[in-house]
Amino acid sequence: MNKLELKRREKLQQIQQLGIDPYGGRFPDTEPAQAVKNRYQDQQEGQRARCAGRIVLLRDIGKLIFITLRDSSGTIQLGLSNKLLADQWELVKRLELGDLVGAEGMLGKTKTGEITIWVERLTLLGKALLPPPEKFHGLADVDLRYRRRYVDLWANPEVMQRFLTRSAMLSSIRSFLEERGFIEVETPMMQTTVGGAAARPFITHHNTLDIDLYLRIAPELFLKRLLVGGMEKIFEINRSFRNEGLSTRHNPEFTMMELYQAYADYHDMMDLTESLVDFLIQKHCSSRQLPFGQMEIDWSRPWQRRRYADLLKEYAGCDIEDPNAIRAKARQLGIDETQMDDAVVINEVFEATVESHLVNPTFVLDYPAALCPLTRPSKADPRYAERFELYVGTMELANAYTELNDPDIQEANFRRQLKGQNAEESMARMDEDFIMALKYGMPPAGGLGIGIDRLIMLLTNAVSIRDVILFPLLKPAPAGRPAEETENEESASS
RNA sequence: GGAGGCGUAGCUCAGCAGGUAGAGCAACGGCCUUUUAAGCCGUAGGUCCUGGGUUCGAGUCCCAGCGCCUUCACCA
Repeated sequence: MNKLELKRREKLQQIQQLGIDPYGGRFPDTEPAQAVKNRYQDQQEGQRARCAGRIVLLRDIGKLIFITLRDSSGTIQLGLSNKLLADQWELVKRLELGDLVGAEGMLGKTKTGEITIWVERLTLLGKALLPPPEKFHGLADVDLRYRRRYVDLWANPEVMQRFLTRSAMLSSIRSFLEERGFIEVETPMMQTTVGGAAARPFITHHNTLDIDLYLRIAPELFLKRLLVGGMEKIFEINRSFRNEGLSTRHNPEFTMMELYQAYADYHDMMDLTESLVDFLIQKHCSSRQLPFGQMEIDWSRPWQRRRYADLLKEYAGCDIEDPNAIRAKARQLGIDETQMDDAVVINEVFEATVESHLVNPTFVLDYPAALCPLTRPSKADPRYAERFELYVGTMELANAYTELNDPDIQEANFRRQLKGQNAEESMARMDEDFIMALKYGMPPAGGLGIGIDRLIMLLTNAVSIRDVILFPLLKPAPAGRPAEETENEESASS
């Protein structure tokens, strides 16, 4: 336990000796700090206020103490004078940065015009035993910010703001979809077979049944079963899990919004995606021109719709129907294409040459059918699948299909493995029950998945996915670093 | 896994021509009833990530390891 904590524990004891519970209790009828400031009007008598929050600044002038109190809405100044609080002065003098307090009193302004609650009654609601980070710079150590997000959130208001925006956007997504007749459903996160995406799953074990289960990599195959069941417009805001590397754009658990609409196709999904995102921008962003790291993204509608083959031609310089040219390009890019199917090579070349150019929102459409085992092939040219991916800021943001509803083709696709993709990397994994569901008849449908974390990144200018996930996955804290936590664990278990 | 950067007080950061460690905030003692990152006087605080090496002497140079960030690989 460090020295600063010991000092604070001394104060804790002193406060307890005054007969005060340092951890407070119910403190009803408070008002957000920001609301108090907004409603305050000069020259009106008798205005009172009651707030609760954390002490983030404290200026002790002797018989007068000014406190900046922060709650989730903002900050407000408390004025504590030893005249008004004579009977509580022993407590007041022991307040320190980080403590949680409730306060009630008359509203007024100081000489300098700061709206201030002149406190008549102060309640300690939670003693802070650990010192807060530096008051001006906040918490800057990236590792500590993620590990102790609970500190990051109140020490760095812009962090709080970003997560509030995330919540507001999630809420807007729901209302947008519900207004259009979509209903929200929940499907299993623990699955006996995985499917719907190409990724390695996490494996866990159910003791009573004595079977291994997989954490879902996508909800797709269950949501389509609901189409068979007669639900026509559904969505799931889902946490999915992929046992892959971590990066600024990948967290092993991430949030996706998947939706399905019966009797629609991927063109409907494009329109829906564009409307939904534009709705969010109008509601939550200042402009349709938004910075993202070094980039400037123009979200103005309509968004570009480009064929996969055309982009490949433009940026890789080769014709999608000329396998030799594409293989030559692949070799030039340093890709070992000898053991790969044509479609896999095409995909490798596309990713290496095209993606980094897609800054403004761009629908990439009509993927090689071989890459899309869950997608309906185009009627006009079955070599291509009715699929699009939406790229923004060089990231894949959304993925959508006209869903394949022919059980025989689906079964054949599940059995076909492409060379150059091992079973783990493939979307084609047999799911007998899903085939059975299709045999009962699934309506033609459009399906869409949007990476919510990445969407929030783009709309709040966060270049790392860890900045939009409250508790991103981290290695366990190295032993010895947070000494106080090790001790807490010991005392908690005893 | 490869490459680059970083690791110094509770926090934010200085320190490099190699000579045994500094500031601000926080803390502690004092003064102060209108402060705004309050101010003033004073005090205390360090395994300079860890382990080796070079050197009379290492926070500083070298090697190895650990952790974090970025990037590449991987990953729709």
